[in-house]
Amino acid sequence: MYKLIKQEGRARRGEFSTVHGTIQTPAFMNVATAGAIKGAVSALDLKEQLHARVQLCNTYHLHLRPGDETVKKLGGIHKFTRWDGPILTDSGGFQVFSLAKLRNIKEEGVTFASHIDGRKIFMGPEESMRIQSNLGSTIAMAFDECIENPAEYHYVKNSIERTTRWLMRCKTEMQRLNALPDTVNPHQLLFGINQGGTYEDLRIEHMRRIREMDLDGYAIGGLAVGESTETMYQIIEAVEPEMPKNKIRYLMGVGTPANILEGVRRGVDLFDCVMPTRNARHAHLFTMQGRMNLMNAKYALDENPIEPGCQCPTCRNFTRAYLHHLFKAGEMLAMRLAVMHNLYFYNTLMDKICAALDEGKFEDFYKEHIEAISRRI
RNA sequence: GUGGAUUUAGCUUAGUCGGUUAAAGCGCCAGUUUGUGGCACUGGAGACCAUCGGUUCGAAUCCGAUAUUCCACC
Repeated sequence: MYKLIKQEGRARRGEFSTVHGTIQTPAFMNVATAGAIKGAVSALDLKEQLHARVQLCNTYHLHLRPGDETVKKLGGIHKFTRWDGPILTDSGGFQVFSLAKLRNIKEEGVTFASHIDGRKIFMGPEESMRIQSNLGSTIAMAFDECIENPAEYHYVKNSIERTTRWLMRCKTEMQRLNALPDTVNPHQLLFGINQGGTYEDLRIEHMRRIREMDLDGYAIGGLAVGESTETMYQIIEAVEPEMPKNKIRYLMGVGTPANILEGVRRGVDLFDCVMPTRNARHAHLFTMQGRMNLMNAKYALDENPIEPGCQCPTCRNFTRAYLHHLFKAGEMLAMRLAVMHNLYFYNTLMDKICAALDEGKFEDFYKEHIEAISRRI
């Protein structure tokens, strides 16, 4: 249940309460696709050191390995990964998009080839809900089609109509599953996903359709898939007024620190992105002063921490020079230390945004940091 | 000492019958990464082709000498 605490312009400070705890929003969700943060970071690191509020796992990946039935037998995704806070599971809809070459979309669902062994997988709204129910996540995402960009108008129109029908099936199936006696999490929540490509009228039309279904939250999907950031911001601005004020809003897969500031400013409450983890694995670090590539030769003798003043476990203990060396040498520790810094950075960025909203100074915070935060240093 | 082989980018190598600006991997220097198909992708710099001489319109390529490293034999 979402509670709006304070508003500044369109930016919202809120609380989202779940059976696994209350999420202070705006919040960033830490991506643990297969039940683990890539880069050798555990749920305990997330909880004890990285200021994480929410973990995100993926339905498709966990369905293939170890299997959602297995996770259920082991007591659900919370017990399995040892993360006791809120967990959102992505529906597998995005994999339809990212595995586009191998897919076959029909009204019932999608057939596509496993990325592990190539075997044919079928997933539709009911399958996705059953898997997510077996995982026992806090929040399940609706099974949608993430449309490619660019896409023809008539294709997008047909697709969002199908996504709407799929959403109704998701809701029906989730209600049935939550009522079963052996359900892992009988209070599992369901978020709907807005689609419509880059067509504002289709975005608005679709949002109006799905808000009628009275879901637990609403996501904007299908953005940051190749369109310009300006286009992305325009779509958010067009859709946001159509989103219920008393429900949490989630911008899927976004984004850079600047994208997050811009998103909050446009009324978004929840974000997730692989960028802090993926970029960290390639020595790309984020700071309030800008982003840096630790592989660059200029850091070889630099005894500063990644970000002076940063209280993350990496910055409190190690120098840029040491991390530079670890990356050059291909040491696993380089990834772990870099991922920890980037996640700490993203999570504490959200802490700072929440604090600024609490004080009614978000706009000042935005103006102070929006330029520097995306600069290349 | 004799015979054979070797020498091309920092490293390991490719280079056809002599024919445009000598190619690749690694390394180096940068850039990219947005609901993750985990060590990725893109670009850049870098070579007097061991040296000297010869043949030829033209030589990394053919010939000679010298040097180099390795192998075998005495």
